[in-house]
Amino acid sequence: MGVQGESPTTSRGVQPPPNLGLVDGLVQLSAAVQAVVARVAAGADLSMAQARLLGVLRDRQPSMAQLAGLLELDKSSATGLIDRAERRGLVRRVDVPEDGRSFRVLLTAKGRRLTEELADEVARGVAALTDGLSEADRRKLAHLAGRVVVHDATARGIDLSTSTN
Amino acid sequence: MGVQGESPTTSRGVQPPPNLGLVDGLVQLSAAVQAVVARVAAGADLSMAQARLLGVLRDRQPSMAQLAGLLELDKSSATGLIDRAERRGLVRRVDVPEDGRSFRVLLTAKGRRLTEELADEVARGVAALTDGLSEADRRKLAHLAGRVVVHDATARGIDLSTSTN
DNA sequence: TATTGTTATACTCTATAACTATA
DNA sequence: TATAGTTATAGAGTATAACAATA
Repeated sequence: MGVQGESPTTSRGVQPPPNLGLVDGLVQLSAAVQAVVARVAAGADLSMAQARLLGVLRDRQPSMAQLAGLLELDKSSATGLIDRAERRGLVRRVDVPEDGRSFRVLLTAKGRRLTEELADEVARGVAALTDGLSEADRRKLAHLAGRVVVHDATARGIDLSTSTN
Repeated sequence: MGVQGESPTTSRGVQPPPNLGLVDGLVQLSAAVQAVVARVAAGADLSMAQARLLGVLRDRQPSMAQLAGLLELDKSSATGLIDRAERRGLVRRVDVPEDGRSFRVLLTAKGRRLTEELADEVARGVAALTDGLSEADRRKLAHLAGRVVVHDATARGIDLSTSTN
């Protein structure tokens, strides 16, 4: 819900609207950012799932189980995702000597090139969203977004300082 | 990309970082909002696609073609989506007298109840994201998000005042 | 026995192409 | 002919359950 242009809190008319503009604004802002990512991914003929995978592998070489955790997928879903990415030459499975059952997933050179390209495009696209803001407002928005993200991460017990595991 | 907790612009070290914090902040904020929606949808045993459908139908009774346009799907994809939603008793196809080929899609009573429930939960969840902010900061964030959304909509030629068509 | 990862299976979601019915 | 919608088909993405190999 609220992923298109609709307004999840509109037209309820219950109380003195508490954070009506806030919720709508955040939902629609989120949709706009997602749209940028989706467009960039589609431009490289990638699904959102594959794009997310590349993003996660940008600074990690996780095991399948860790990868599934990072993407919040079942391990069997991760198997399929990696199979398809491997077929496209974007990632590799590399044996880990310590454990004969496990291996690490990492980007190939081709995968890394593509990942950096996409990251650049996403950065440009997202930055372009704020074209209409003054530099001061952009700073303010960055600050507020950062605080929300940190607060949320803390609230759900995620340590942000440990992103490169 | 950037849909998880990663940082699409981190560790490039090219220039005096322009909007590094801004882009990362927005991408991660977007991910947090999407996660709220996804959690709420999953709680009602709905896919994101079905949740988006309900959101779009909240204040519209579009034709299939219009619906496909709103969801940015192929018309055949819309057919399947509506088929499944109809099977679950959430939406109905209603003949339009003026054109024997066409009809309108609308929420059933059950679908509307569920939609309003989900909208409430999403609103609460998204509002909770900003728990850590002062009231003044929440207002500021709402204002900035709104400006970005309007600017983006304008940039891609969308009229925001016509959401209830 | 427990863990790591894959396979088998079944759905949902999506697009392309071909089709039907109506305009 | 053109438009509205469906059907046929194919592939990606996802989950559950059962499995094999290793620890």
